[in-house]
Amino acid sequence: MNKRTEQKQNTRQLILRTAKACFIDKGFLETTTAEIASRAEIAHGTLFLHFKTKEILIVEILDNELEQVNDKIQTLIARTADISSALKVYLDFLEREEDLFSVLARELPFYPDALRGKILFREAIIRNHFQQIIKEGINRDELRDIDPIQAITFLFSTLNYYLSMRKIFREEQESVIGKFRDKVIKTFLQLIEKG
Amino acid sequence: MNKRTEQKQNTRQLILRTAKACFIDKGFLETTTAEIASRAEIAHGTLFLHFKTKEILIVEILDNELEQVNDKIQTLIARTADISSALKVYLDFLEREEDLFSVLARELPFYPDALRGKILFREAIIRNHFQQIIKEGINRDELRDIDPIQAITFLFSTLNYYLSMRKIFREEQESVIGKFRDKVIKTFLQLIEKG
DNA sequence: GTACTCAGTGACCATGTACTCACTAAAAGG
DNA sequence: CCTTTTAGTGAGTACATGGTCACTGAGTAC
Repeated sequence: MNKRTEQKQNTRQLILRTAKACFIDKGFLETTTAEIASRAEIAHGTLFLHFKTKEILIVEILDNELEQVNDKIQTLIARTADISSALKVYLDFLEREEDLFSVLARELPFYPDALRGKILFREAIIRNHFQQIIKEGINRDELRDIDPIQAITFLFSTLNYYLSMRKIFREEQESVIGKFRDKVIKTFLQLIEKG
Repeated sequence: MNKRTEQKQNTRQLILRTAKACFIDKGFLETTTAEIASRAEIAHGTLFLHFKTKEILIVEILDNELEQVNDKIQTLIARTADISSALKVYLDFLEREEDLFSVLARELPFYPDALRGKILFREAIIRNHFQQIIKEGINRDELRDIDPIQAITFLFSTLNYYLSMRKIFREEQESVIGKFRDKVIKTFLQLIEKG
């Protein structure tokens, strides 16, 4: 690769890194292209040389992120066959990626259909994994006879709620997921476990 | 009252009515002042004669709405001492006002602090009513020994989720709350009831 | 060494939107 | 009546923001 294309790749990566940082700070909707350019210390026009529109930039970043999410989910699915440990692994994951997921939780209803679809599709895979575990538990008569879909909706909605209201719930730089994880796990287990 | 002030009041009410309709259609954030003026068939400038800023207009409308919400809640609280009927009354209420509440569910994280605070305060009153009923149920040993706050958070988060994702979940002009009410009630009762 | 290529630049443009203000005309007042 | 007041008007302003384009200068090819 010659000097020129190498430099071009560097700039492209710089834009991606900087944009991701901006988006995590302020959300996709409220970050401006001028802001990204300024923070990356490049000209405003340079950004559009690499990404024709702001949306294309957002989609590329989210695709990258969701790809990594997908990998972690595969691990999660492979390793966890009981709810309790699956829950723990998933909440650990959410807590680590909380900066990004709280943005998604808030902004999801405002994204263009295609983008929202992608995000919901990833979520559906995780939901489905949990549902399967619960179904099997019910079949083995180890869990209560509840609707797995509804149970999972309760769980995911609650996590979504904490994430979207993050700025209200968390003090300082603490994690909302960390703050509520024990209570959420406990109540959710009460919902599905017998006795 | 003379002709002038009477006409002024009429215009003011016209703006309030029209703005409310616009906000319900497109949300507070995406409705423009020009749109409201055009739909009300008044000059753009007239709007600012009656409401100094868009935010003041929004706050006035939401205060009106929340006031009515408050009245209905008082009735709800007065009439319902058991969860099952309180739930039904509340979901009926949500279903009737779904147009407005789905906007609030989506946009809440983006409102200025004071406005969001007002909305959450009203919600807190309702949550608190439910929590009291559950606490009493637990004390009388009629309900399971769960954390009332967490149980209510599960319920409200789920309703919030359905409302904010309304455009995905509902087909045609049907109500999301109507669509999911039975399942939500059933699962919630399983969470809190014994057996 | 010379001509060509293209990443990068930043002033500029188009658009959208909240808000203003000089003006108009109808109503109020004496 | 004639003057004053004021609801209403709508062109205009200020600003934000996504996106463009003629130009520059370092790198590449010959």
